[in-house]
Amino acid sequence: MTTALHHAVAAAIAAALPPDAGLDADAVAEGLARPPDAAKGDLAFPCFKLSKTLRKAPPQIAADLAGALGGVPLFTDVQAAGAYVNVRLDLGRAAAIVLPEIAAGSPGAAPARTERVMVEYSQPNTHKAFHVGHMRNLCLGDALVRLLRADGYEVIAANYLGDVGAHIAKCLWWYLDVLTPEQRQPPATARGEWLGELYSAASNRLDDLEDAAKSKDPDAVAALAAARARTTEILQKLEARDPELTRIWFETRAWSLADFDEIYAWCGVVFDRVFYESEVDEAGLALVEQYLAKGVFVQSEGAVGIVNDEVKHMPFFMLRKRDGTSLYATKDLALARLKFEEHRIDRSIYVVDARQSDHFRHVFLTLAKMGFAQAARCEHVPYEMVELPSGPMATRRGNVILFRALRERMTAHLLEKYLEKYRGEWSDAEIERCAHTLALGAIKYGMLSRDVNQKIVFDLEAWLELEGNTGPYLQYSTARAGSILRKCEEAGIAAAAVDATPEALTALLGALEHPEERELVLAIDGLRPAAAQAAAGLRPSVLCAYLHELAKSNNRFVNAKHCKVLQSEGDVQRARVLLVTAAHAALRWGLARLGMDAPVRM
RNA sequence: GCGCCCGUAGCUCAGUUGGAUAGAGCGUCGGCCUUCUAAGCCGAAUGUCGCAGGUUCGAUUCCUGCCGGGCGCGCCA
Repeated sequence: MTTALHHAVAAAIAAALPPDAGLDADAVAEGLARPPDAAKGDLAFPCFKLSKTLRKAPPQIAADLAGALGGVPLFTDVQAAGAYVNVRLDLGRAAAIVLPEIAAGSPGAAPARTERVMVEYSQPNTHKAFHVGHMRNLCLGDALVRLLRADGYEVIAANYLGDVGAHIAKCLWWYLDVLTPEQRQPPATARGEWLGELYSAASNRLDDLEDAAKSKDPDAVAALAAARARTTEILQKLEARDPELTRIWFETRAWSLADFDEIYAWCGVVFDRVFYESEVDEAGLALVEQYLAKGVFVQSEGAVGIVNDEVKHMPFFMLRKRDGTSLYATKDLALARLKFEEHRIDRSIYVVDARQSDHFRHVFLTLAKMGFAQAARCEHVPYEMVELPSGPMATRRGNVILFRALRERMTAHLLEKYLEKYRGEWSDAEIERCAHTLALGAIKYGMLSRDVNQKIVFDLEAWLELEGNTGPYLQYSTARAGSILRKCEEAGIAAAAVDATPEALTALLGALEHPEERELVLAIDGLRPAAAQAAAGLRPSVLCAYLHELAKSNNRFVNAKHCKVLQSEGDVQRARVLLVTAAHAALRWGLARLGMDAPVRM
């Protein structure tokens, strides 16, 4: 991914290279880098790779090249330094290339693509609580959807709800057998969370009974057997679509779905298609039957599976239990087929934590052996877990922060520490909206800024500090730039016209001269490449790191006493307004790819 | 035991086609609010890049073997 600026620089360098160098402008552009120290120049071209074709030492090539670049208008200075050629850009010309596009709202054109991609993420279980651990997946999947769309793909955002299985049976066991009819009345709000408490209670009770039964306590052994018999009965009735249990299942499931809808709305996440496990379990078993008959799947100890020798440490992949019921894996096969057939997708992405890497390797190998060509374009995006300072999240130990508590504690803290001072000056609605935007930004950036293969320790207190490399820092930087633009508008100060001729724009932007202005122009130029790299690698953290750099450049410019916009005049002022417009747009565009917004003021 | 991931400043982490003196945030110390929001800006200090080999003109980056930590390993999801 190269930018218009890099291409212009590379074209000049390529033209100055000896004909036998064998590098065209695109190849040169790929090699361009930032010098380690801004004092050396704006861009650097390393000459190591030319030493073979030119049969000269890299420093000699660099010296020759620097000499040949004397008359290029885009460069105000060219220096050979060891194997590198460092160029200083004419800031007016560079800014005229970089700023207009992004100031107009888009950081260059996305690649033209025809592929249709599905990103499956979130996948919460109904009848269970939604907590901070689920937020990493949600933030990651949503950011990938946005990044891939920005990178030219047609993307279908898909959710896959776990609405069948043992956890439902445990929850309904508690609901039906343990709760009294009066207790069975759900609260007015957060009914899904309430169901989660029931599930949790049931799960804890079963664990306790299991522990007690190990010590051969006859009462415990009997109680455990009874509880297991009952949950099994519920599960079997559910699978047999028993009318009464199905009605209860449907009613309670709706409570969880209502909670999820509220969570997604608060997070600004929209799904194009929601799959349910309940719509693929039967189809999965039918597939197992079909491919068992074909000899692709085999029987083993009464169960059915497939032998994938490619996975040496665990070749057998079970697809049907001995009792004939389905597994997660069974449903994944039917779900994959549904995705292929219903949406004609070319590429299928699964955002699921890293513990399931082996599982998805098996799923994709199995799909390939079943004859699905799309299996080659199925990708698992693994990520590491979220923990709390007190250790891994465990419902049983009460070591968990539920979504609602997370939201309430963050907004309350933001109001108390930062926003209450605006009470009266701003409307209550704006203060509330601002708290929402900042809390969401803090969570999303926190979940996305770390590489997917790093564990995250979610320390609510630390995340609420909102200092340093955080979402609110980026939002603050954006709000500062926006504030300048607002004041310019109020004062009737206009930016340099982005549709002026390149010559006029170059001349006007030549008024930019300070290091802070130069640094900001160069930083803005990095937006599209950073977004493209994040999309290509399915790694939003790449864009996070870039945006943090951009925000720092923006803050240095805004903070510099000699770069004030309102105190300047004439061409300098018009050039600076365009620069701020572009920086503001770049920050907003980048944040939007992460699913983040910035408040107008904060 | 086998497989995957991690190991870089006191702490948390960037550093992906191998390239200049290894960077950032937090914390510590010291500056900057009569000039566009101090949730900010500037400066200082801090490294056997887990260890040992190998490939290379050049390795934090690639390969091999160790050490330390996390996770996974047929009837859960």
